[in-house]
Amino acid sequence: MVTIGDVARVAGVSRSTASYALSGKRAITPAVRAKVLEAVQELGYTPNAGARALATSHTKVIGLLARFLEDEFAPAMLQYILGVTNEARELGYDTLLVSEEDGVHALERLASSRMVDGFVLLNVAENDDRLGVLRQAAQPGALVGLPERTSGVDVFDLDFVGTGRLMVDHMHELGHRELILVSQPQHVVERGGAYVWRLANAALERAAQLGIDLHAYFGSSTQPSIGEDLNRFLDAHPDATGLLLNNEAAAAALPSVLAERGLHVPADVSVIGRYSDDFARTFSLPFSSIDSAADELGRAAVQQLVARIEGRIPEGARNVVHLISPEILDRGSTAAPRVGS
Amino acid sequence: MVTIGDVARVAGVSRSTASYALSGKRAITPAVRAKVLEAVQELGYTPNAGARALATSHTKVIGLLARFLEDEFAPAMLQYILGVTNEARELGYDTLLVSEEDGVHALERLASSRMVDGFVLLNVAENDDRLGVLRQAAQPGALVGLPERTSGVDVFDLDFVGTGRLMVDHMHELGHRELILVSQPQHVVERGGAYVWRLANAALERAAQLGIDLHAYFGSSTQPSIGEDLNRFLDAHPDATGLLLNNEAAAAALPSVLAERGLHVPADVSVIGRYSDDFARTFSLPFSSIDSAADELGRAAVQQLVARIEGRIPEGARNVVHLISPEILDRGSTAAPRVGS
DNA sequence: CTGAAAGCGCTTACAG
DNA sequence: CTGAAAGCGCTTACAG
Repeated sequence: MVTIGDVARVAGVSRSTASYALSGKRAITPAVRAKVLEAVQELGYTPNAGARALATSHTKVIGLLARFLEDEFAPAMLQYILGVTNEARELGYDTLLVSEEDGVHALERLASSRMVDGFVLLNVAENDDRLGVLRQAAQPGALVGLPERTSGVDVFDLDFVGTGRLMVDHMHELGHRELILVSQPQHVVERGGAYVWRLANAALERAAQLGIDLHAYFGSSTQPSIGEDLNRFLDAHPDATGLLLNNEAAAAALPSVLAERGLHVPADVSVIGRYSDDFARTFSLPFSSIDSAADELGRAAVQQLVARIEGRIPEGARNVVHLISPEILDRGSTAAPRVGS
Repeated sequence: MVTIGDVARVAGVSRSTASYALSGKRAITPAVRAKVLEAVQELGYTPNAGARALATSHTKVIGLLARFLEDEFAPAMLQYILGVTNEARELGYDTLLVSEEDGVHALERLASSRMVDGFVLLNVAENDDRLGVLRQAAQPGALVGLPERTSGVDVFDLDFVGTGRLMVDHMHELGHRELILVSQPQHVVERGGAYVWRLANAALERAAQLGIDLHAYFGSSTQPSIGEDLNRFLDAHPDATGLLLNNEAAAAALPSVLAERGLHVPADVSVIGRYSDDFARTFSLPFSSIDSAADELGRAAVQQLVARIEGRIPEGARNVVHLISPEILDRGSTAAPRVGS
């Protein structure tokens, strides 16, 4: 392979001069710099990443730790991943993607071998066992997902409390007084999917304040069971006029379920969901919804992380907890409830 | 950070002895080896990845080059990605995920900086501009997706020709004589999605052999346009009794379209798709389908790549082109056409 | 079976 | 403004 020694020889300068000419870290005579650049062109020189990392203690690589919960909707993770990889690249970093089950072990491995300059953790749980290791690590970390304790890390998430409230407020303003909430499977919650109960609790609390009857359920994440779940919930609450969905599979199954029951949206029932706009368009999820903001969250986490890596954030500065405000994307699936229903 | 020098000092041996004790590349007295391992434990030593890469010319990292086409169904990519990252980890490798637009540039960057030991390319096009660079690179490469020229690379893909034939054969055996094929958007084909026309051409050819009337269309990849497309196709061919879908959005939109037209599956119309089983269950895609085999393909590509990286494949050995045979997963959406229809 | 030393390819104080 | 040299933390022939 071609090294900086080759470049130096061809350019007729020392290796240090070649290095400085390329990094611009000290003044170089224009003519000398031109010769160096010419040699680089001629030889097709690219610095060896391992050697540079060894010399500088910076790898220009970010470790991205994904986390997949059984029964959770995995494909949604891709949008966070792409937000991270694209933003990282724009800032000059590559991304090492780790998907292994044992995230703690992976984190230890990458941190102690100095393979990365920092970490982005996806799908962070309320009491995420990866956080202990992360706080001990020499590299900084940014989270997508809000844990119980946020000290020592920067946190980015959708405001799920605000999301639960917004869903209920929206239905309340239209005049609805009895609602059904379908969350992700209970199993997801048990494994640490805090956003599920955070949204549900906020919705229940707001409903209680407003005098709304809110029936909160967990639903399955796959067909045909989610279809059966939906029918069961609707049977149990024949007077409910609105549905809140925090479950992609429920949003996909609902149109058929409603059609079979002869119900129309929004004339007979109003629906509001929480899922990605991309999925809505690809998978015919025809309901007004609050977007997950996956790309935005992934990018924000990387920006903050890189700022820390590059020392652009003062040592003493407090850690960031940034929650994105929910916004309803109107697809016309909510209206005032039928009079007398 | 703790280095092998620290380990050597604590264990009371030389650095080379410490290194050999850990690598097992030469015989070490059991007692000495025990002292070294103890020191490693005590100090919490992990080799520095950059230093090791510099010394050995092996990074133990695989470069994964994703490729996203406009209008193509991006989330499906995650299943390939996870197949790759999981298999890689099981074989002792980490994965650098690159999603940038300019795949040629990314490939050049990773190859020339020696950041990775080999490459996996996803969604390879008929004449993929990344292949030229890959063939010049010092590192081996494995593809998911079949290009026109396969020399110098190992190739893994679903047999899309076989898939097109199988769809037609299956319908033919049931007695269908007029079919509609809905492919991904034309735009995907133009950007190099060869699998789309490969399946379509094979289906057309087989249909011609069997005397079947096959109407092949491109469909949009999002709602509401794909719903309009489907209605248009069905209007144009009122006597068609079977639908072949190579388009996820079409599979998601079809149930509503058929319901509105008062058509039942499979009594009035038979349907067979090509998409991932995971999506089928999450997104209520209720049709018999041929699975994409994403996980299997990603894993196979990594296995072959690692075998090459580690020199377990003889220099002169021919490159592999491995096509997975399509299999129909029966969801009961096909039957004999209604008599007299 | 073990140690001292060279070398991987960079960057960056240190001298001039 | 430039060069010679040290050092980053490993691995591995070379000697013994």
